[in-house]
This record gives sequence, C-alpha cells and structure tokens, in this order.
Amino acid sequence: MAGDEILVGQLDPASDRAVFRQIADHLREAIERGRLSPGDKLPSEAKLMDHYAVARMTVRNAIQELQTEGLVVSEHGRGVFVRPRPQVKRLASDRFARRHRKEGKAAFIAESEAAGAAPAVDMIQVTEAAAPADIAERLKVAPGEVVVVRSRRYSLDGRPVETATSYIPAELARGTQIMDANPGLGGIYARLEEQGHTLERFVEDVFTRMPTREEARLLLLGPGIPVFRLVRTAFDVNGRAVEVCDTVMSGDAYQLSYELPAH
Amino acid sequence: MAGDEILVGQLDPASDRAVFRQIADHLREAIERGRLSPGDKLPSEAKLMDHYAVARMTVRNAIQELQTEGLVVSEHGRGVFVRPRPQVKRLASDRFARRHRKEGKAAFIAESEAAGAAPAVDMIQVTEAAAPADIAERLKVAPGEVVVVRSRRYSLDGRPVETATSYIPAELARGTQIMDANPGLGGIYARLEEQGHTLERFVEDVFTRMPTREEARLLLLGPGIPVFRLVRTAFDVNGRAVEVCDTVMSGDAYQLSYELPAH
DNA sequence: GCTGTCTACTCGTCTAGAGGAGTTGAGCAA
DNA sequence: TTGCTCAACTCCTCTAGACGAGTAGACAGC
Repeated sequence: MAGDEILVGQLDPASDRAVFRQIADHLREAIERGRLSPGDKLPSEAKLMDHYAVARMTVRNAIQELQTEGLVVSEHGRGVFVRPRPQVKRLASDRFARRHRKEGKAAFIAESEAAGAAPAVDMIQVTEAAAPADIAERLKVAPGEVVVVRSRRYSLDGRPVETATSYIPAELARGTQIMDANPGLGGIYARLEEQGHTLERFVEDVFTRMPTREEARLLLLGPGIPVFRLVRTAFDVNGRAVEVCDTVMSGDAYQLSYELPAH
Repeated sequence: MAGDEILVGQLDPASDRAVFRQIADHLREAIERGRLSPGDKLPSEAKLMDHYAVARMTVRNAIQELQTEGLVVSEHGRGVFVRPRPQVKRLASDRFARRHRKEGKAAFIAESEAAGAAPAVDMIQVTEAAAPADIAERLKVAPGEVVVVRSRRYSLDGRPVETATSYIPAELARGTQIMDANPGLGGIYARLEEQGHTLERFVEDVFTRMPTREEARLLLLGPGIPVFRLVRTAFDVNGRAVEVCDTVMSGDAYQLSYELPAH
C-alpha cells in the first residue's frame, strides 16, 4: 500500500511540541527526504490513527498543516497526495518586444507554443466600466472614469493558469477592434500601435498574496498555493499610459524573469 | 464589545454549502465590506457558537479557513484579529544602479532610509560551501564546487522582512573584504567592481510559494502569507556571472517593480 | 505605588463518536 | 463484453466534551 513504508516515526511524549505537529513533522520530513514523491499517496487517516494511537482530529490537524503549506492535496474519497509540481512557465522580460508581436500572435499564445504547451483563452469579456482607483492612478485618468475593460482567462494544456484584465482609456479603444472579443493579429498592443500609439516601455508591479475565493475558483487553486498579481502599465513614445493590465497568475505555474541594467 | 456588531448573518439550512463555510463567508464579507477593519477583533469562538448554535469545532473550522487565506491572525489568549496590512516596500528595477552604490551604502540600507524606515541587518554569516545545483548552474561553476556563501537577514522597523544568501566564486572573494561580515562601503558589488569586475546587468528570477517552516520562523510569518523567492544573477561586462543572490522576502512586505523596454 | 494573586475570558490541543459523500474495484447480470 | 450494484475505503462535516495555557483586569496586601 502506497505510503505505508513511511510509517516509522515515533511520538515523543516528553516533547512540548503538539502531537499533531510532531505527526506533521514526520510526514513533512518524509516528503522532503524523498521517501514520499510527488503524486504519492500518504497513509490514510485510519492508518495514521492506528500507528500513532491518536484520535482522528489529531491526524487531520497534522494533514491540515501540510495542506496550508502547499505540500499535499487531499482528494475526497481517494486520499491525500504529495502535491505534484506543475510545469513552470518562464516569463521573460522581453516577452512584449515588438519583434514577437510582428509574428501576428499575442504574447501568451506565441510563447506557450514555443514552450510546447497548448494555450487557450476563454471567458473573454469586453465591457465599459469605471476604473478602480489604483488603475485610474496608473492610467492617469480621473478616479471612476469609464474605461474599456477587457478580461479573459488563459490556460495551458487545459489547466487555467492566469486571469487578466486590461483597462484602456475609452477614446483609444472605441471604434477599434479592441472592443471585439477577438482583437485581431498581434493583440491589442498591435491595435494601439496602429492608432499611432507606438509603445516604448512597460512598467510591471509584482505582488504576491493568497488568492481570493473567486480567484481560487477560476484558477482551480487548492489551499497553500499563492498567486502573483502583476500590474503592467504600457507607455507610448509620448510617455502616455495607454493600457493597464491587471493579471493574477497561479503562483506554482510561473517564474518571472527580468533583466536589470547596472547603468 | 469589538466585533459583536457583525453578528448578523443567518445560516441557510437549505444550502448545501457546509455550515463552517457559511460562517467563514459571513466573516469574510464583513472584512471585505469594511464592517471589520484591519486590527479589529472578531467575535470570540464562544460568541460565534452561541450566535450560530453550532459546536466549537465548526466555528474553529470557519476561522481556520480565513487564516489560511491570510485574512485574520489568531493570538492565544487574546482573540482573532483582522490582519493589519503592513507597510509595503517597493523595490524599483534601478535599485542596483551604480549611482546608488556610489553613495556608499548597500541597496537595502539606502532605499529603506529613503523610504523613512529603520533598516537593520543581522544573522550575518560568511562561509565556504558547495554551491546548490541551481545556483551552480547560474554561476557557471561545476555542480558542488566550493563557493563563498554570504547569508544575512534584513529587518525594517524591527520586523524581519527578508533573508538573502549570496554565492560568489571563491577566487573572486578570497582575500577581499567580501569574506568579512562587514563588506565595506557600497556592499559586495562595490568590492567586485574594485576587483575589475565592472557590473553590466542583473537577471532576476522571481518565484512565489508558501514559506518553509524555517523561513516562517526567520521571517515571523503566520499562516496565509506567501513569500517571494528572488534569485538575482549579477553579470560583469565580460558576461561572466560573478554573484548569485538567493533572496526570500515576506510576501506582504514587498512590491517588486520592473521596467521593460518595448524594443 | 508596587506586587502578586485571583478570576474571567480567550484560543490551543485532544478525545470519542456519528453520519455523509466521493472513489474504486470486485462481482454479477444482461 | 458491457453495464450495474454493492461493499470497502477514503476524506468531509459536525457534535459534545475535557483540559491546558496565555491575557488582562480587578483587587488585596505590602
């Protein structure tokens, strides 16, 4: 039976460390030392109860601790498993360079295919709405001013990995393909450049936090998985902010990579 | 009594949503709507038991859910409180520019003082050890090769916010102040440049995950707070990697900011 | 004024049990 | 072979209670 071979730990009754923490320590160590590999099943609650001679809640507390650390995931009716490590997608700092855009594909699609993964976009919505305060500040529009809001969700190989919401000043978007669900070849950055707003630079602000319930639902995030929040502001050659993109990315699916000059 | 005014929610017995989740939903909504502000005390377990007419474990499950979401923190003997939002430190992408270094201070010290916070560095250790695999790869040294390892912990206003470990090829560090606990004015980058390794660029790889137990201990992280892991490689003008700095930062204390050219 | 104690209140840990619901595989029936 | 039922096993939800330990305020005694 999977996982049984790790049932070797002994409780230390003299320790002032809580019993459930001692059990969690045993299991954690088994995972970190590789006695349990990603995807392996932990001993069932019943087996752990028998082995350590403790009540059910004590075992569950131990497992709960590992869950919040992101080390294991439980599946109702099946068991508790060491969390498999997903493929990590590397986002390079040149991913919005114009040369990539010229190929006629939006950044996400182009680089995903290059990495050998199957990209998909769904839940595309285009509306007009008041800009949230922090977005309005970045776009240099009045708080509450109506802007065009484009939101969508990206998936890789069937797994949702990222939600993104773009905010564009209304006068830059109205009457263009930016208002369509499909913004056309090269994405909205290509459309903005066609309008004469040649892009010069982007500023990305990166945060990390635990997902909201809504985000966990959209990105299929279990407990113990944080998200990146990435707010990117696009500036044209006149220094005007022409778009702000607010992205929430599954923290275990991404590695961000940036290049900094030493000046 | 603090928090009592939010005791207004009603359970929906017809709902198939678990009772403890309904209670968590009520409390979460109270926090998000501002009926409970950062620092406010939630109703005690006893009050919630009375109000919802449920068992203690049910209430504790609800609170546990909010804890793993990072919304509340519990304090033994005092109560459960809405997590106060700490001051966020913004790391700009030019923070390692030479002009900052010339002022004679290491990056962390200089920018913290500029932001009006009191910086501190402790737990400084300098040793020689084998480079971990991913570090060796970045440094372009043989796996397991001995390098100089400098680790330290940074605090702001008394709160530890970041641990950092630098790896420097041994032949670049031996016989220099880099081996000392105090690397001198301008930090180790200044020392490397004095050795003729003029820095040209940095590459930063950014990850997010939940902290290990050790990291949570060093950074005083409660449940529900993720960390940034930031691995920075410094390249000199010859394209040689002269240092790799592996940093773990409290996720709620930092905002990273990068500038990307559109090319 | 200071100190130590006492008490009420708080969350932490643990036990012992009940019923429910999702998953899986064996075995049987069509 | 295919499809169904059923039992065993899994984790999920919830109850009811016990004892422990940290906190904070009231209060008596010095």
